[in-house]
Amino acid sequence: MAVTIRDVARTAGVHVSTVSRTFSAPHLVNPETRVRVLAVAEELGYRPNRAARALTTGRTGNLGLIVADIANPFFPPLIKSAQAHARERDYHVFVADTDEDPRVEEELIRTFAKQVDGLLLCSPRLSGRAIDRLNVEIPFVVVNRQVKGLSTVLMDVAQGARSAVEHLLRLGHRRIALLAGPSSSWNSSAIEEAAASAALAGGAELAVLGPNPPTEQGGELAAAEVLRSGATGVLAYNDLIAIGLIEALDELGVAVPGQLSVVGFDDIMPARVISPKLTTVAMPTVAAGRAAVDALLRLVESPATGTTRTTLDTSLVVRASTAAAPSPAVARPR
Amino acid sequence: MAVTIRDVARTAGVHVSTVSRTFSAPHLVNPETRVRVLAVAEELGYRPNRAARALTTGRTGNLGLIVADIANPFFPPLIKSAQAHARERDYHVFVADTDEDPRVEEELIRTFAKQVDGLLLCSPRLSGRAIDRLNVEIPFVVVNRQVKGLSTVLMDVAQGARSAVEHLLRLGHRRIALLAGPSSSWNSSAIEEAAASAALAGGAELAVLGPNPPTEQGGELAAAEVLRSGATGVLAYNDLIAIGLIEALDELGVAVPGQLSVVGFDDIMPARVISPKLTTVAMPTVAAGRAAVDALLRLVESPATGTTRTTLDTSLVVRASTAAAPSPAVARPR
DNA sequence: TTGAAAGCGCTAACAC
DNA sequence: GTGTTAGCGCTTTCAA
Repeated sequence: MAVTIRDVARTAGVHVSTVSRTFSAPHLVNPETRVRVLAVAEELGYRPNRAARALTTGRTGNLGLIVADIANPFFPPLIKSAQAHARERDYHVFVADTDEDPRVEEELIRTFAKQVDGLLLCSPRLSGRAIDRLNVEIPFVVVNRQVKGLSTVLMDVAQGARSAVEHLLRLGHRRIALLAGPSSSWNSSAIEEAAASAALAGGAELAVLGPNPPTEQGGELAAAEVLRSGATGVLAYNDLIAIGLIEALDELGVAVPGQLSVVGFDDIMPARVISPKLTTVAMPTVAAGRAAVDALLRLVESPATGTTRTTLDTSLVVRASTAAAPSPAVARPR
Repeated sequence: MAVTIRDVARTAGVHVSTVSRTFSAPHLVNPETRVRVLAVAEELGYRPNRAARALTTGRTGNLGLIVADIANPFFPPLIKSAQAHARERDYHVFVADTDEDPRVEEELIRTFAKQVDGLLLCSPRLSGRAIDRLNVEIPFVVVNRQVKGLSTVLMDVAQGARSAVEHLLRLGHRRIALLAGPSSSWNSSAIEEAAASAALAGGAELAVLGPNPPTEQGGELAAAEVLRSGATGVLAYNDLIAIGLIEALDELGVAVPGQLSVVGFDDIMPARVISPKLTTVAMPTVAAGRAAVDALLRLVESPATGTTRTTLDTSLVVRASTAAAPSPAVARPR
């Protein structure tokens, strides 16, 4: 067994409570004693057992971060940003992946509940009711989803969707397809709504296709349907879908952006690398990671303060996957 | 405070130990009592506190997974595979990222030490000595690095490097540059050694360039040096470096594979998507995640059995970033 | 400023 | 088959 507070106390010739105080309330202990205790602790390689500490204090110094899919390049920057920011505040963050499965998500929340002080839920697939129910056990901050009564960090996807649609409109597209994400995704609904109203305002049609799995494969499988829809411009729920679509289109010999313009969401790395480079709505993932940790720590450290809501701006990055609509549409009488 | 074993005991009219047994040794309790206890537990929403349990049993049911960089697409598949496999064995896995910083790595190991039963160290940047020292506190399985005395899971990068070099040799390349990874990377040394001997055997020169950060930027920054080296073929430590290099080369107007052939390592998603599609050595990350969990659980559950070593095969995936060396080299007298 | 002692939620002998 | 009890490593009153 590792070295405990008892070992330190014994060899330093003090009581355990003194050792404890040396670490958790140094100002309450005589400087000389403190120095001696610290020296012994150092020598023995003593490290306070956070789990045991948590048992009495109810505080672990850990945060949990649950994401839908760690393999989606959208998440890692957010995770890293959260970890770095938490570390500055002397917290550690443990990450887990739900595989887009609400049941796994619930189980993870329960497992984390006793081992961390608070939880960051990124793109949760759980129902609002389930979230509320679980929230009594542990503080949450929800990212990428609006849940009333909870602290949330949102990225303004509605604004992003509007910009994307307007961009397509400006290029002369009059029939636009939206490749929706999972039906449990709050962002997907927000995108759909905003895209629909922007299309309407611009006198264009919006065909909503989906739900689609938020993966490359989701995009590949949707290619045929996109073609069938007669759209000249496509807005995809995320870059993974957009990339899968572009690859499938390439197989089918459909030129992007010549015959079909494609816009994604997220601005993940492969989006910059694919050919044609993807026009996409960049998400402020790094800022979101920071904001989420801030909000959570506020909740954890001063529960009295209420919940917070943060909405971060998104911005359209125009690259090479969008171009003027093919002539028939452009030439259409006004 | 959440519901504890005491609450369940009280409302079920039994002693806490009976409740405890209901969960940890059900066969020792009268079926009727068990049913009643379970019912009450369910109703009250009781969940055993794993941290408290760990205090007495020394077992948490959690595993830790530490990676150098969660944002490197190489890791997520390994992480997912480990999580899924651990879940089958009724363990949870918590992930943390070291940002390639050995100090952070050490701190994370210490933090994890008391909260998990064992640790998966993926591509650790710590010295072998430090790893040994920390290992007394908690069982390790090391992935992507050979550490004697410890259980390891290796991917056969030497074989991969050999295949890659031979592939370039067959295409007529006689001057090959190797973009090395971080000097603390065990794999990088292994690749270098294997590539050197394969090049030698094939009568080609190998110029080792680096160390380079294992990132896109690392590749971008190395482009000038690659050009200066006069190499016609490049083997990069990983796909990120290869991709960064290709992008920089594109900026500089150097044709890939026309003027320069590029091979990467890992086979991450963007490698399939970049143009030209990247020739690369595929790493068995999914198998590695499984194997690592198996090895760790063996260590955790029956410490008596010794350590294990697993080496998994890699395979060269030939795509479009490699082609015959430009004519001067090809035409060179034999 | 320090020691003594109770207790956090749970398990594991040991009795009954 | 179930209750009793003594901790696991630590913090936190309360006294001294």
